[in-house]
Amino acid sequence: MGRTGGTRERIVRTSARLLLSRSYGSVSVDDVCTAADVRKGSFYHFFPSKAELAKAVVDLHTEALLDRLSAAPGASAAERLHGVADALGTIQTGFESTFGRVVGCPFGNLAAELSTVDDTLRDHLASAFARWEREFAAICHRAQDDGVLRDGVDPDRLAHSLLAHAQGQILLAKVGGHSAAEVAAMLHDLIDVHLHEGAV
Amino acid sequence: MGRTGGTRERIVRTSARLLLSRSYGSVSVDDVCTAADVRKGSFYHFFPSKAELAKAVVDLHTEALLDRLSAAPGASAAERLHGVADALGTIQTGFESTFGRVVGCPFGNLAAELSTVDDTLRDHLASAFARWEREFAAICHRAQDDGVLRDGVDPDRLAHSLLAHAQGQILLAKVGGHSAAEVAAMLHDLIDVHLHEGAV
DNA sequence: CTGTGCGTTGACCGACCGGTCAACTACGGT
DNA sequence: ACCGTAGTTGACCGGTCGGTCAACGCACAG
Repeated sequence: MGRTGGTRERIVRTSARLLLSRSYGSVSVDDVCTAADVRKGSFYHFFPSKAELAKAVVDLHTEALLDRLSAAPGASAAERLHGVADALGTIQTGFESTFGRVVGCPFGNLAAELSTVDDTLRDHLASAFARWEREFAAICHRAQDDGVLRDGVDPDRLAHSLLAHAQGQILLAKVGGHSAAEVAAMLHDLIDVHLHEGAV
Repeated sequence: MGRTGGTRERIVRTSARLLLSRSYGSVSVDDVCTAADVRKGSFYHFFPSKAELAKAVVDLHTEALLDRLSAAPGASAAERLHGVADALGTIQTGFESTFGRVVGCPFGNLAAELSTVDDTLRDHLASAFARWEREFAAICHRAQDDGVLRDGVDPDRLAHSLLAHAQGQILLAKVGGHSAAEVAAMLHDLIDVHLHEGAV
């Protein structure tokens, strides 16, 4: 079947890198083709449009993120909760060392730029976020079952908060030039205030 | 002095609207000129570049936001803290009714799209965010002085968290199609978990 | 050996992009 | 009455954008 030189994958991975280092609007199809050493006709053989490429990039990151989340260790639910913060921190640290600074969240960047512009892309991103959130929510529910959540804290809302907080912290780090480590620290703080004292 | 037909202001206000409803990359200078009924030469009489226009739009929103924050009522620091959430909620509700949905934060949208692309714009946005954060921090410190902050909660970090949370919640609402009211509710929740039980 | 179809190539396209410019208008100061 | 100047106008520009296309290479099935 789809076995040749792996051109499509090369395009997607190259695009992922370019989109992180700049933005959707400032990365042209020509840029992608040059960086991936692919001719434009080939590009349009695999992707009907630039927007579809963006969706493929979203899928790539989604897969990578979910893999990393499910691989996160932690015996107790509280540990797993902090493991989420660690996982996000690790990802951001990776981007930081690749690009020399925090460059934002691949999902958040595209969501901010394009969700008012392209409805199908917004849907795509919304379902990617929903998968994140479901993953988080499962852990939050386990935390509640373990009784480590403070009274009155709703696990579903906590999951949503965690996601929002991550997005916001990453965005602020990107614009303010803060480090990925600070982002992770703030996420750990957020988790801690939702847990009973002495939990973990 | 600068008294004519108020062309410059019309350009900025029109751009603010267009940028919110779409994105920087998808709004052309021609779009702005058409919507503002201004010829392109006039545009470039007032702005040396499209990027400078974006900065002017940022300044417009900054002024509006700071006005609204300082006008927020609330006798106690805890009330003022919730007043911040209300103010942000009100602004988002306004956008929601203007555009028919949550369209994101004017600062956050531009920050996500352009802070890896244009350094001067990133600086501009960073200092705008810094002003927000200072405003928030002042209120958080007052809250600490009043003893309503939970033990171990650092007011400066809380201010940063509040800002991040607002950005994240607004972004998620934009992509997920949630309402401004839900955003505000989540912000109130965040504030509450940082306050002693029974405060307010 | 030949047909079939995926992948590739490079030339090509019209639209639109951000930005420029010289000429013109209108008004306030003298 | 004159001038300087802020503002306005519309034509113009080179470059780049996303996207198209006909022709070609080439592996594999028959």
